[in-house]
This record gives sequence, structure tokens and C-alpha cells, in this order.
Amino acid sequence: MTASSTFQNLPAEKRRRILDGALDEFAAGGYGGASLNALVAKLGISKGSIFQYFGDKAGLFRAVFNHAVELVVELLRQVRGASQGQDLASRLLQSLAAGLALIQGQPRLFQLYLRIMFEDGAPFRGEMLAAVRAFSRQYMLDLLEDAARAGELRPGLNLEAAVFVLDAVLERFLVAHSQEHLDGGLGLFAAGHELAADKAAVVVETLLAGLGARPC
Amino acid sequence: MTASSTFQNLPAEKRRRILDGALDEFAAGGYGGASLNALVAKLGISKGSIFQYFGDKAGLFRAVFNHAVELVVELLRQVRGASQGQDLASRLLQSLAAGLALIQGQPRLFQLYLRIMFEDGAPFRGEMLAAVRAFSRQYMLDLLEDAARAGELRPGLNLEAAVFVLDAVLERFLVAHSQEHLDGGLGLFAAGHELAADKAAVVVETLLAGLGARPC
Amino acid sequence: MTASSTFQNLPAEKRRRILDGALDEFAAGGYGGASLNALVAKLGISKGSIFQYFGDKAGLFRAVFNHAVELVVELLRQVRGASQGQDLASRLLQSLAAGLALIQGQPRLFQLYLRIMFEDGAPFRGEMLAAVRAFSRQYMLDLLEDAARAGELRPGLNLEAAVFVLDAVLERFLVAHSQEHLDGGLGLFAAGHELAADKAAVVVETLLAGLGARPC
Amino acid sequence: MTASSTFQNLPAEKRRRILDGALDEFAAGGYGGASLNALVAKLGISKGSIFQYFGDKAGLFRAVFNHAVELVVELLRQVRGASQGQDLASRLLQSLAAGLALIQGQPRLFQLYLRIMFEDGAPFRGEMLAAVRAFSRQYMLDLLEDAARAGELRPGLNLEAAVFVLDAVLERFLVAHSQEHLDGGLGLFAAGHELAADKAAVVVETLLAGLGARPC
DNA sequence: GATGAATGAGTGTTCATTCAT
DNA sequence: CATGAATGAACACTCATTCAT
Repeated sequence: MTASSTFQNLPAEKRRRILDGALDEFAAGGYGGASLNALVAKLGISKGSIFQYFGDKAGLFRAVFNHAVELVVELLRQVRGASQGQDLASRLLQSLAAGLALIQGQPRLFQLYLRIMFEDGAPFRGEMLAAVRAFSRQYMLDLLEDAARAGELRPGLNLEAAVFVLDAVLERFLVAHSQEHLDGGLGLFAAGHELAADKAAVVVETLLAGLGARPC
Repeated sequence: MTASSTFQNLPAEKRRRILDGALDEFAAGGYGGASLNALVAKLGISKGSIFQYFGDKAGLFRAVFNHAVELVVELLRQVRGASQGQDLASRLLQSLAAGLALIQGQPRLFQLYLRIMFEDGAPFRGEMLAAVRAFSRQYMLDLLEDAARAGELRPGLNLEAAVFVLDAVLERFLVAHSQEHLDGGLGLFAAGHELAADKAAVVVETLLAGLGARPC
Repeated sequence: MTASSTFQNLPAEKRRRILDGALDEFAAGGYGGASLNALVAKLGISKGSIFQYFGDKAGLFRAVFNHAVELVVELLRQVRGASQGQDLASRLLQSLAAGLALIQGQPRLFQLYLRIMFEDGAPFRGEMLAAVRAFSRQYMLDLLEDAARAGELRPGLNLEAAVFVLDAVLERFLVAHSQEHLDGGLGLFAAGHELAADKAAVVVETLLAGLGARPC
Repeated sequence: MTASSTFQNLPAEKRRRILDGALDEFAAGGYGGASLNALVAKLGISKGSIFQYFGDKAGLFRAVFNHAVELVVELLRQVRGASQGQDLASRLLQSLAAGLALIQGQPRLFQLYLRIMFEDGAPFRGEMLAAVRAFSRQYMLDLLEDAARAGELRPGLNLEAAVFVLDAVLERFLVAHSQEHLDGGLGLFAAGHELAADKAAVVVETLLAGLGARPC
């Protein structure tokens, strides 16, 4: 628990409004770039209150992060069970779809993650990234182990490496779509205009089949 | 060309010192976090000069970026030719090694790239990222096309997707190593202690052979 | 009486806790530097109560001062009678010893006095200092008059001046010892390492015998 | 040297105005109570300038202190030589007179000294007090040693103790007069209305002759 | 062309005080 | 009667930018 009891005693609706506004602010400007002045102006509350609630900027940031994690976990929990029993390609595609939906529904969550990822000054950066990465890796590992049990995986596959590859590629896929407004869409199939789902299918197939010619 | 002629007329050594110091500053704090006050103090030049040379903070930033791109391109040009004619796996591994060497030799270049990548406020972010990404994609495409000519690639491979996958995985590999001081090294083979080269070999092999069982 | 009846109706123990905590706070930071926010956090009581009890910060300060005076008077009352009938030098030394003991036992009392002494913004400063000084002067005057009756004093001695000298020197002696952690102990016999008692003896003897050569 | 070169380059008149205003501010409110906002408003300069000149509040404080010391030393240097060769009582009286004149002419200097003396939070307090005390003690010691050579002192007099007594009494004399507006004049000859010079004469005579009856 | 003094809006943070509950 | 959420002015300090010299 990091926010003061003062904050905990607030009506839920007000709590949500504050954390939501702060999430906006941090997502837009990163930790250093977020302005508490701008935040309280937007929220229509006094500056003193922020400090009463969270002690300092870092405290607010931590609270926002925890809030964001809750949002994500809640969302993913709903997605998780649905694909049980299906083959790996399908599950990966559904995971990507869930990720894309999350980005579209709550763009600031993903934005916050990206902002913090490389901002040296952000407090708790280590913990925060570790938490996200651990979750992501465990998720991939679960999928792969299920697939292994179903005999879907290439014999001799290094699971650690596979998790790494999946993590990297899927995250980059999400990044590319969250930044497609930028010049050239950052290059993912830049020329084409297929739907994201089609792109995802090709990428997943490429990952499963590999790049190299088969010696068999 | 964005820097004023005043700057162009400076002795090359002084130009280099200024751009180098500014690169440090931007790499350390991102665009928003960089302080011109701190910069001029470090450089021992007058504050007015910065504005005479570059107009404003954004102008300095653009000059630094151009300077950084030059450094990288020069470095990679040296690396490029060496692996001509070898097989794809070797060339990918050598590219990774070159990337790691670059990170170790010029850590601020990679740092700047990462900082800017997700900092909304940074001017020219779009152009800058597009330039870097285009270079990176072209590099991968060259490798893949050579490999295709040599019959190393799986028939039916979607080149665009393959480029995307390579770009994502190789960049993530570099990021993981540049941030390995962070909690858990951000999870790359977190348990093991092999050398980076060994990790790279396993990852590349996984990419080439694919994750899935071969139907053949 | 300045504290509200609400405060008077509190259980004695709670009253004492509050005044004691406030004494700490004022002694540590002076009037201006004391923080009511910090105080209530330390005490675990609500902020509103302080204002209910004392009206405002100045009211609390006055109450603390009265409380402090009570503590001192009570302490000195115990010390007073003991030296009756002894010679002046002994009584002065015992007074100094009592002062030193007080400083060691209740350092915050002396600290508060010193802090307030020269802090212009402190309310009631005049009254407070006058009270303390009047007490101190009366104490010295009592000793001197007893000594006069016993024929211990130099004929022609100006009692007012003697009181002034004693007051100044004895207080400075206490200050020096309460600040001996500061650079050079503020210079009291800085080189030597005798015990405080020895230093006191020399000082008292110097006062009694005077600095000048005796014409007699 | 503690103030930045920026400050050193200012016209002397402006430097003087700034240090003088700051001296006022610190003397009135102590270190903690002084407001840089109020200061710059009073001076009619911008807030940024203060920080450009002195780095931070503590830097300004140090500069003010150094400035104050210079003022005092300059003043005392003028006073010093004049009393050479006279007897101890005369020299002490002239010293007191000089002190009183200083307090009247530059009341803020003495005020600053008193404020800082017991304000825990003030930076450099140790150094500052040590400097002042060392000067004061050395001054007294000089007088006493001259008097000793002239055979004016009581044989067996402990010089250290005598210095301590003189320092304490003379300083208190000055304090009493600088605070005589306070309730009861803090008790120095409170009833009477003689001139300060008369009071000083009695006090000095008391010190020289001692309080006790002479056994001779 | 180079300098660096000046600026004022901006930052996060603390404070004594109020008042509805 | 006690509470503690709310407040906004004040705090020290940093910033990119300007412009007279």
C-alpha cells in the first residue's frame, strides 16, 4: 500500500478520476515530463491534495503504476482461459489480438509502459519493468509448455530462446501498431494495407516455420 | 543542414566537442530532461553561443541527431562488407556482435535512440525513428536477399515478415544487453550465465529453424 | 490561561503528551520552523484538534511555553533550598551544577529558550524572555543579599551590576556547555579538558576575586 | 570565494545593494525565515538572478556572512589602535562604546549574529560562530596581556577564565542594549535610566574589583 | 561573432488554517 | 467534540530564451 489513508478514504469515483488523470499525464509526458500543476488543473483539485494523497510525485507515480497493473491484469484474466486446448498458432494470434484490443481500448497503459521503459530518471523503473517482463515471459512459457505437451514443437527447441523470440516479436508487433501514425508506420509491412490480423498471421507463421530452408 | 553557418565555421575540433557533449546530455536525460544550462557549464562555452549556433533547443537536438547518425553509419559501413559471401546465420551473428560492440563503445548512441523512441515531446521523433528503422530494415533485407539467392531460405518465406521478425529480435537482443544491470536483466536467459555470443547463437538458430515441428 | 476548556478537559496524560511533543517540535525548529503537520503526525492526533485546543499556532506556542516554565520552576524549586546557609561561592557552583543537570535532563527546555531568545517572529517573545530573566535575576539577587548579610561581599559593591554580571556569566557557561559539540566548544577553555565542575570553580573564583590587582 | 563570477562582475554598487538587502532579510528572519521571494521583490531583481549569483540560498547566506564579517572587521580595525597604552578599564569601556556604536550604526549585523547563534538549521553556523568567537576571545586576550605586562592584573588570575568572563559580560551588555525595547529591557538596571556609559562603567568596575570581600 | 546577465514562468513541495461531516 | 479532506499561498529552485555589450 503506497497511497495515504486519506486517499483510500476518498469515494471510489474520485479515486478513479485522479488515478486516471495521472495515468494520462504520465503516459503523455513520462515521469519527468508530467506536470503536477497541469494535472491538478485538469482534475480541478488543489495542488496540496496530491501531496496529501501520495506524499510526492514518485508516490503518485507508484500508485498510478499499481493502478495500471491492476487494469491490465484484470483485462488479461478475462482473455486467458478462452484459448485453452487450441493449437499454438491460434493462441498466439488470439494473444496478439487481445494485445491490440488492449492498446486500442486503453492506449495510455501501453504508452506508459513504453515511456517508462527507457526513461532513466523514473523511480521504480527496475521493479516496474521486471514485473511486466516477468508476466509476459511467464505467459509465453505457459503457451509453449502446453504446445510442447501437444507435440507441436520442434524437437530440440530451446524454450528460453523461444520465449525470448516470442516476447520480442509480439511486443514489437504491438509497438508498431501503437505508433503507426508515425512516419512510415515504423516499417511494419509499410507498403501494404492489410488488416492487422492478416499481418499477425504471417508473422506467427514465419516464427513457427522458421526462416531457413529445411534440410529434411 | 540545420546548424547556422556560424557553427559550420567553427574549428572542427570545437564542433565535435559541442556535439559530443550535447549527445551526452540528450542521451542521459532525453530531450525534455536535457539542460542547456548544464550543457554550457560542462562545455565551458557561453549560453548565447548555443542559440547562435542552433537557434533553439530543438535545433541543437536535430544537429546532435544528425551527428549521431553519421557516427553510426560510419561505424556500420566498416562492418558491412566483411561478411559478404558467408551464410545467413554467420552474418546475423556478426551483425549482433557488431551491435554489441557498438553499444559498448558508444553507449550514448544507443541510449539516445532508446530515449527518443518513446518520448512524445521530442521534436523530429518521427523522422528520426523512420531513418533508423529504414536503415535497419534495409540492412536485414540485404542479408535476406543474399541468402535467398544462395537458396538458404525456406521456400514461401514472406520476406517482409522475416525482416520484421529479425529487426524485432535483434534489437531486443541489444536492448536486453544494454539493460542487463536492471532487475533480472529483463529476463533474457535470466537463469543462465553463458556469454552473449552463445545466447546469440541459440536465438539465431531458433529463428532459422522455427518453433514448430516440421511436417515433412 | 490560554488553552481552550476543551483542552483542559482532556485526560492529564494526553495533555502532557501533546505539550511534550509540541515542546520537542518548537525546541527543534524554533517557532517559525515548527510544523504542525509534523506535530500531529508524531502525536497521532487530528490536525483539527490542535486548532480546537489552542486556536492557532501562536496559542499552542504560548501553552507550550507556560508548560515549559512550570517544568523549570518545579525543577528549580527542588534545588533551591538545599544550599541555604552556605557561602556564596558554593551556592553559585551548586546553581551552575543544577543548571548543567537541567540541560542534560531536559535539553529541550534550554534549547527552546535559546531558540526563542532571538527569533523575532516568535509571539510573546518579550513576555517570555522577561519572565525567564526576571526569575534568573531574582535568584541571583537572593543569593547576593544572603551573602551581603553574611558579610561576604565587597563593600561598595553595586548589587544591580553584580546581578547582571552573574546572570551573564552563568548563562554563558550553560550555553557553552550546551553547544560544546560546535566548533571549538565556542571557546570556553577550549584547549583544556578539565571537567565542567573544575571550569566552574575557576570562573566563580575569578568573579569573586575580580580581575584587577588589589590596591590594598 | 563563494559567489559566482557572474556576481563578481556586477557593478560594485549593485553588489552592495544586493548583499545589503539580503543582510536585512536574514537579520530579520534568520536563515530559515528569510524569503528569497521577498528579497528579490525588495531589490527589484528577478528570482533567477539570485540563483545565478549564489547557487542557492545557503550560498547567498555565506556571501552575506562574509560581507558582514568584512564590515565588522573594517570597523573594528579603525577602533583598535586608538586605546593603545591606556589602562584596562578605559580600554574595556572604549570597546563597549565601540560595540554600542556598531549596534546603533549597523544594527542588522549584530542581529544577524544573534539570530544565527541558536538557529540549528542555519548552514555554516559552526564556522560562523567559531569565527566570531575566536575574534572576540583574541581581542580580550590582547587587552588582558597588555594589562598583565603593565602589572594591572591580580596575581594568580586565570587568563582563560578572565577572557571567558569578559566575553560573556560584554556580549551580554550589548545584547541587553540591542533588546532594550523588549519588555523590561531584559533586566539590565531595569529601574534606572542612566546612560549606557554609566552602566558600563559600573559593570567594568565590578568585574575588575570582584564581588567578594577582600581578605587582605 | 561571442558573451553572460537578466528574465519570469515553470517545477515539486510544505504550510497553517478551515469546515463539512 | 473530533476528525481529516481541502485549500492556496508560499517556499526554494531550474529552465530555455533574449539581448545589450
